[in-house]
This record gives sequence, C-alpha cells and structure tokens, in this order.
Amino acid sequence: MATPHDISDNAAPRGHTHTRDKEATRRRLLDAAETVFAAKGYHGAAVDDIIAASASSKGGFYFHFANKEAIFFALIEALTPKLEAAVDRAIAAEADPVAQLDAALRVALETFSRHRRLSKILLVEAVGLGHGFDEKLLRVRGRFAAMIQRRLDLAVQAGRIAAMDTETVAWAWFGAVNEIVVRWLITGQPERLESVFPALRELLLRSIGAPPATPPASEGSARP
Amino acid sequence: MATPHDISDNAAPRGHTHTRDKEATRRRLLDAAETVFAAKGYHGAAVDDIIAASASSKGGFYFHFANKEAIFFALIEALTPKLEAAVDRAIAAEADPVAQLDAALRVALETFSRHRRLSKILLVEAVGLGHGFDEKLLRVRGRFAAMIQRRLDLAVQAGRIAAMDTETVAWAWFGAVNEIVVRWLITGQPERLESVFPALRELLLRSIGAPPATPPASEGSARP
DNA sequence: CCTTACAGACCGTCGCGTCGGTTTGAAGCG
DNA sequence: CGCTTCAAACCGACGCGACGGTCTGTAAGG
Repeated sequence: MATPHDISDNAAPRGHTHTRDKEATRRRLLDAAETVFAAKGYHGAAVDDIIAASASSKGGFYFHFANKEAIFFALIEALTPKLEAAVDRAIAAEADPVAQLDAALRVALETFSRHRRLSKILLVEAVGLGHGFDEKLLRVRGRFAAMIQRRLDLAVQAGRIAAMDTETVAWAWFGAVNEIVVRWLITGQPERLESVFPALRELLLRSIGAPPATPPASEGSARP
Repeated sequence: MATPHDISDNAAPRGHTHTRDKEATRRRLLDAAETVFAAKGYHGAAVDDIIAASASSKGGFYFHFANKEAIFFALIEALTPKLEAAVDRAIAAEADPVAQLDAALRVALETFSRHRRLSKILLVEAVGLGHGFDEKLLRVRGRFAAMIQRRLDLAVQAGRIAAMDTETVAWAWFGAVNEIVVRWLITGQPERLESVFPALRELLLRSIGAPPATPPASEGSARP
C-alpha cells in the first residue's frame, strides 16, 4: 500500500517504506484491544492480555502506543467514525429532518446491536475512568449529541416542530438511547435490542411534538 | 457545618456503646469513602486514601469492611435509600400521577444538584467496573426506573395518558435525566443544573402525551 | 482476662513501562 | 549482484512502585 509521507524535509532521498508490516501489527494490536477491553473493561485488561491476544510483544506494543491509555483512545477514535459514518449515511438517505432523526435512531440501534464489543467500550467501559478520561469521552458523546441537535435545529427551521432547547433535547435523546443500550448490554434485556425501536421511536418523536406517523403516504394535514 | 447528610440521618436512638464508639468510626469510614471515591473514582481511590481521610487505620477499615468492594457497595446502598426517600416524599405530596412524575423529576434534579459527590459515585464512578459490579449497579438503577414505571402505570390506569410500553419509557426517562446530570457533573454545563428543568420537564411530559401545563401559578399567560 | 475495636508494620502480587538485544528489509557501494 | 550498514520494527526479561489484604500487637470495657 502506498502511504504517502509528508516528509518534505529537503529534497533528497525520499520514500522510506516499512520494514516488516508495521500497519498490520498496529491493526492486530487494536483488534486485540477491542476484544480485551470489551471483555474485561479498561482496568481489568492488562497490557499483557492485549499482547497475548494479538500475538505481538511488549516491545511491539510500546513501539506503537505510548501507554495503555493511548491505545484505548486510539481505539475509541478509530471506532466512533464508523458509527458516525453509518448514521450519516442513513441521514443522507432522507430528506425530511424528522425522517432523518427517525432513520438515525434506527441505524444507531442496529449498529449498537450488531457491534456489542464496540458498544460496550463506548458506552460502558469508557465511563468513570477519572483523569481527563471523562472529559474526552464526553467530547466524543458530544459529537453525537451535536449530530442530533443539528437535525433538530433543521427541523425547527423547517417548521416541522416547534422551537425548543434543542441542546438539552439532543443530550436527553442520547441519554435515553444510551441507557436502553447499556441495559441491554449488561442484563440481556430485552432479548433483541431492536424490539424497543417502536416504543423508543414513538417516545422520542412525541417528545418533540412531531407526528408519530411516517409510513408511506404521509400527509401532515391530519388533525392530531 | 452541614455535612453531606442533609437528606436524612438515621441514628441509633438507644445506644449500647459496648467498647469504643463502633458505629461512629464506621460512619467516618463511609464518609471518607464518599469523598475519596467521588474525587478519584473507584480504581483511583486507594484504601489507604480512605484510611487517611477518615483518621482511622487499616485494622479499623478491615474490621468494618471485608474489602474495598464491600465499602463501595455499602456506600451505594446507604446512599440510594436517601435519594429514594426524597423522591418518595415529593411524590406523596402530589395526588395526580402526572404531577407526581413532574415532582419526582424536580426533586431528582435538585437532589443531584445538591449532592455532587453522591451523584458522581452513583452515576459516573459506579459504571464500567466489570465483575458483577455492573449488574449490581443496574439493579440499583432499576429501582429508580421501577419507581418511574409505577407512576407511569398509574397514570395510564387513571386515563391520564395513553397506554404504552412503560418499562421502556421509564428507562428512557432515567437515561435522559442521567445523561444531563452526568454532563453537568463532568463538564460544568449547564452552570445551574436546575436550569434545564423546564426544557426537560416539557420534553418528558410531552413524550408520554401528557399536557405540558400543570404548574399551579407559574405563568400568567393563557391556559387551555 | 477475655473479647471487642482498632492501630500500623509488613508482605505478596500484579501490572505498567523500560531497556538492552535481535531481526528485517532497504539503501549505499563497489 | 552480493556484501555491508543502518535504522525501523519487534522481542521479552526485568525492575519497581503501588496497592490490597494480613497479622501481630494493644487500649478499653465488661
């Protein structure tokens, strides 16, 4: 693979490529970390566990990552874009802001449901670690809240819903979904995460005063 | 000075103080644990820290508590009843189920706002500890969700709101409030936690299709 | 004098991070 | 084209601090 370097220092010998497959071991480390962190939590996971699960070594690990924190955050920052992208794609497929929120909710639930480990790390293990962890994690969560808020603002602008404190609403929505998912992750209830979608969807849409009807021929002229 | 316990302190009316004051040191340990856990988190807090903050000793600590886990749970199980009691009292003061939910929300926000440390422990530090911690914690949270659900069920029975999946709604509500409080705890936004009450109240009540106007005489404008 | 409630020195473990060493592949060079 | 060189990439034993838990000792009360 051609990974361009921004080594523009002087004009002379360029392109030093990799020796053994660097990027691959990094990937293996990250993959192993995902598994181990999800299984044992941040504190419960020893660096040696990750080493073992990745068929790598201490030296390899600390060559790629400064310390345990570093790989944890690298993991989170590699994972969230995937979630964001999935949600973004779902949003882009809809035109109406309310329908976008609806789609985002469905995709979010589906994604969490499909990627337990990712969800566990993002929503459970990454909480309450102290230090600057909490702030960092909150910023990540904030990105999602901001996504929601943006759609809400658009919906308000479009006159689809009344004006409101969209920031609070966005965080509340995130929290509501988060709690449902966390409960599912820890106690296995409900069996299928997606089964709460209808109730949650109805609840959330009603909470912003949007019509709960979106099926086929949707006409907003009906009197609630 | 007003120590953290202005909710309700329950002291033994009759004292058979056998040797030295046993119950008092236990209290001091618990108080110190509350402070230390809130400040440094579960893993960040060393038993020695709690010892130091309580002017006790290793021997004393392990006389009263089997291990670190034990004092943590003892703390949680000493704290939640206070919260529950406060909410219960607020609920009892109202007759209408919807008004009860309203009151519960207000009191919950007030209580969290007043007891940062308690909130931090219950809502942040106690998450993602692994082992059987998560399950236990979820059960504690479940008690609150159950409280909400009970009121919702009553409201449904009373015909105040339409039938719905009250369990999911209860958890979603809890999650919504939780997220707002956690955000406030970690980033100090919003400055005053209570400032989100109106928006949250409106949001939650609307989410169950309850009329958003219930306050006695808070506004002088038109009412249905 | 025996038990309860506590004190504080001590010990064993565990896990993070380091550090010298080794392999690997790409240049330099004749 | 082989031989040397060099640094990037990787290995794994060890150090070392921290922290949970134990154990012996001791003041006080019955």
